[in-house]
Amino acid sequence: MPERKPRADALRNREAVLAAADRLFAACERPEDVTMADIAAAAGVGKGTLFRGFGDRTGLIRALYEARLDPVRRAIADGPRPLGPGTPPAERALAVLDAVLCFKLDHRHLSLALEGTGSDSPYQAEHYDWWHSTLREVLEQIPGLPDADFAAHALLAAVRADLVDHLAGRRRASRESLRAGLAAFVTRVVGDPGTAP
Amino acid sequence: MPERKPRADALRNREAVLAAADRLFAACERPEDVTMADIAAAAGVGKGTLFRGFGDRTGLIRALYEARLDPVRRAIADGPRPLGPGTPPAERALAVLDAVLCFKLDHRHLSLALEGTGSDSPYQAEHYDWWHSTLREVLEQIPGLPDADFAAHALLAAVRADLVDHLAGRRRASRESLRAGLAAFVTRVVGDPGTAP
DNA sequence: AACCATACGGACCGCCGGTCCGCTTACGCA
DNA sequence: TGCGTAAGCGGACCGGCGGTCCGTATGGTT
Repeated sequence: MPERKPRADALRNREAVLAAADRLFAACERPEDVTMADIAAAAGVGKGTLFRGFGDRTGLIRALYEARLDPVRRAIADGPRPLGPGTPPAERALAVLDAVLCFKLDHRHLSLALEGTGSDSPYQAEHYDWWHSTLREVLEQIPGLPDADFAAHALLAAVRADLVDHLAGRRRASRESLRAGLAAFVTRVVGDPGTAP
Repeated sequence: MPERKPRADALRNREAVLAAADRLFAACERPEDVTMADIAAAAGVGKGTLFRGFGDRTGLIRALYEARLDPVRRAIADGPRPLGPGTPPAERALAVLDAVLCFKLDHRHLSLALEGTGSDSPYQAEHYDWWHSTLREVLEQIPGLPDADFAAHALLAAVRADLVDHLAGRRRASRESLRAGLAAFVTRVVGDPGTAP
């Protein structure tokens, strides 16, 4: 059982790095012009520390992203209505996608950094599988919806970071108009939650 | 009217570069390990020629992509049924998205290269605007479909290159199963083209 | 043939992700 | 509290890439 506990300074540095990266990504215009050296400098550590702690650039971004996203995931896995289980499927699908949209609006640059990593990235991060299968299971409970697997992929694609960024940033769509547009679209697919199932 | 015609060797080289790039992207595993130097070498020209002719990496990929995609665009802009105008909207929306899906299946690596360019890329290439407004206009003719603007974005997102690549490549979905899944999903949104409007 | 604008090509540059290794420091133990 | 040691640190360094530059070659024109 080689479960050695890390040294205190290592832990402190890890937090400092995550905090610095968060700050820099939030402040920058395009995620690729915050470099690893920038993050190291802002955190007051050496570059070696970054790479030892996170492996590579992708690892760092992914760690940061998942840390920030964790509350949402928990709320979906076992939280109260409308996100948690025990919610009627159409309503829950809508709530989940709305939550993802809001998260990406609130963490635009970070999400952009993650999904813009490598070339075919978002789909090979293991967390995507979680989102996909979670949503698929919800959709499967909706009678008459064919091919829940593909539908889950397609609906998740509608809230991808770069699309959200394009609409909210470049095209200046308001948060509420985006949420309304998404809600209308999702409703079209899953049926109206207001109507009795 | 400064419309000077280019030299003959310049034209030959331009074609050689496009052909070489096409070949290399089709053969490679991940688009980012085709370098500009590789393309220049394969085309038998110097790197300077590449950058003079296309500006930068994105410009080259974009030129290649648009050249290959042009037939599809023409067929949509003024072709016969079911792609061209004069097709009932629900049927046409389905046909357009199916055509895009097939194109991306047939040019996986090239599409991946284009959409993986920069970080928030596909939405700032001017050709995206064409696709979006074309599809939006079709959707607007479907009665009862709210927010055609957002719906057009969302439907286009369902056929993004990296998603298609993920499903067809990593997850080994067959061409026909993908087309069926997309058709079912689109039908859910636009209504069944088989039913009278 | 002679002239020149156009285009060629590859040496060169700056930057960035990632590595390496000599030095520092926190921690367990007595 | 002092000591030995391994875990951790950090920044000089590296390889490779996109992009530039400029001396040279070449197709077009008269």
